[in-house]
Amino acid sequence: MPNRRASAPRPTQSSKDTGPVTLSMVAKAAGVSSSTVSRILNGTAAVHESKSKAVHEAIAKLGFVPNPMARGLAGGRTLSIGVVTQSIDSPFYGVALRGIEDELDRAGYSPLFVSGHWNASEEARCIDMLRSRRVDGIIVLTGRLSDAALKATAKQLPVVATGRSLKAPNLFSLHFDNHLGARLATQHLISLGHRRIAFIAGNAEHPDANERLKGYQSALEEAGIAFDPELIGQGLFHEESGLLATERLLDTRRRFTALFAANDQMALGACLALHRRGLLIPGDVAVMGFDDLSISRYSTPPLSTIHHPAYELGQCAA
Amino acid sequence: MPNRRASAPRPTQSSKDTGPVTLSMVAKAAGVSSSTVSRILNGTAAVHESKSKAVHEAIAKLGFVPNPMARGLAGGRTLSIGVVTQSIDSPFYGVALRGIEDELDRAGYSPLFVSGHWNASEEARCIDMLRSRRVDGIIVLTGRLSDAALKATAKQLPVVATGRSLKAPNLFSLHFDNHLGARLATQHLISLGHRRIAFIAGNAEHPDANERLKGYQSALEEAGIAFDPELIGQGLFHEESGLLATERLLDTRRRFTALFAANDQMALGACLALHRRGLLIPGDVAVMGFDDLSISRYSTPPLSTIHHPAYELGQCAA
DNA sequence: AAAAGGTCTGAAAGCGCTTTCAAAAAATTC
DNA sequence: GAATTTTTTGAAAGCGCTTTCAGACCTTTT
Repeated sequence: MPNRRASAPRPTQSSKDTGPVTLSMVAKAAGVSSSTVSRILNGTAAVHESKSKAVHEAIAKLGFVPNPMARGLAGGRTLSIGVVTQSIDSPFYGVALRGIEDELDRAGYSPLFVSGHWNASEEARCIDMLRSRRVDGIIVLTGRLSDAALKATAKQLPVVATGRSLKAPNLFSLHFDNHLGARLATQHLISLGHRRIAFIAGNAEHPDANERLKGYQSALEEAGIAFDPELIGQGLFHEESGLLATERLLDTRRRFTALFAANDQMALGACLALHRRGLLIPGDVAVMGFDDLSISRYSTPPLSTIHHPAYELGQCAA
Repeated sequence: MPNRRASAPRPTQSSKDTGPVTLSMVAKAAGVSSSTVSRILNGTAAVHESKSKAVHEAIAKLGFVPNPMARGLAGGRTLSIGVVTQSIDSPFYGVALRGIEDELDRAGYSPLFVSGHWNASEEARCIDMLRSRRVDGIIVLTGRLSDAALKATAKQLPVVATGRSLKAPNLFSLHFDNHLGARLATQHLISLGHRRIAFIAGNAEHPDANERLKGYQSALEEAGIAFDPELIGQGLFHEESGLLATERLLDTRRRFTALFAANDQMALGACLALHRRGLLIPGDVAVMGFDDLSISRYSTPPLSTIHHPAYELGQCAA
């Protein structure tokens, strides 16, 4: 069998077939060499005006679209950048992803999303995969990968990481001030007169979670309120965990008039738990979340929350 | 400048460098030709046991990972399949995306997500892009693209489309019975004794939206309840639109004791609208949604909803 | 007017892999 | 044991593009 794609001799058929228009066809049509077309495409070298025009016309007429694979193979860039997210369907990362996508699109790049599922080795696998696909750069959304591993990757490719603040050549990191956010949220509750404020923490291994807990503690301290470990519930950043943590908290019979969850998803779970116990929000217990997911604005009652500029973060990363 | 990648002569350095291990290096290490290695990799032809073993060892030792670009270029498959979604951060599609990702991963494929933003021409652009990246297949999640365009694409690539039911060679379509779902939801409300049931429809151009409306009407008809156009609110499938539609409905002073929204997001918006007017759910107005998003289970009170097997749909599509 | 320096341009050599083609080796057959 | 057929195998030709290299064509210098 002849080469699969070469089997149908293209040269004769012309219009309608959007697919396999190659650079050399353009070259022939414009009466120049393929090198020249390539040079025009990439602006690699000066080309005479007249040829340039002819080539552009040929490109338009034939509807030529460069093949990214060939481009990548030939040693150039692939115009694609890898994005390591944790879960493609997380409401929080979703927003960031959209930010990345929009911004990348504007620059003519296309994103390659892969999910690490909060698992360092899986993230490493993802990065290898992205590398093998010759992406031009990688964006890592938080995750569990060690800083060292990230730095190693940065030696070969530009890397942008969120949720960390580390400096290395070729590595940019974007960090949201979780500590401050949590402190503000707590201060807000305190200013409302609350003194007994429960906190639902996120996964202990998650840096963001710890920073938010610290922020909560700082605010209490500043206000001269003693920190009570009994008022801390352990969650895992998702709704179910928020619900369970709240129920456990309620079971301890430790009273609290306000509850601050380390993210909106857990806050939503907490609301449901309170509701089940017949507690009114914010009458009996005030609830605050963190991240400002759009759904939080539509919960009943709307959740107070700290805005996390995920979309902008995504844009910026891109 | 010499070729960017060739500039650092690899042969001498060995271990640590995970990157550029090529097929020919493996061939050399195993003492066979590159064709043989390729054959083993793809199982394209029978190879002698001994060589096969030597090659596998070499692959393991060198940590060789085939370069998908080269593979793609050389005319083979790329082991990647394109997924045209509408909005990367939609809670509903997010779940489907995860289903696709998981399933594809199991088969060794990787997904390439692109967003069409509910715009036919943008979807077309996405498909072109995916084609230029030589994906082995395309999954289109609903969207606005014409069936004809999809069929045309199917001529060149296997296509799986959801939310439509059309038959064509090389085109598989997965359809969820929206009509039935909506009928069931409405019947449920009727069985609860409701007679005046408001409905918040989705975008009129969206096929799913119409089917759900029809399902609602069927159920009413079966129950001998007259259809009242005044009880229909127009939404756009997102929270805000559900909220506005509900407010408009309430403003008409047309009484209703139950409300059925064409999707969960709008139902959530509706809940907030009712809440603002001091109406109790489900005391004053019972609310039903559609899709069974996980957040709906954590709203207060939890939304009654019709389960839409998005994850499974994604898996199946993959 | 000849030599030197620029500016363009095309031919050709890859990038890493698949696939054909035909030769080499091994297994059958008569 | 020679003639066939059947495996296995390697060499070589691409896939579509980038990039080097050197030749062609103009300008500038002495």
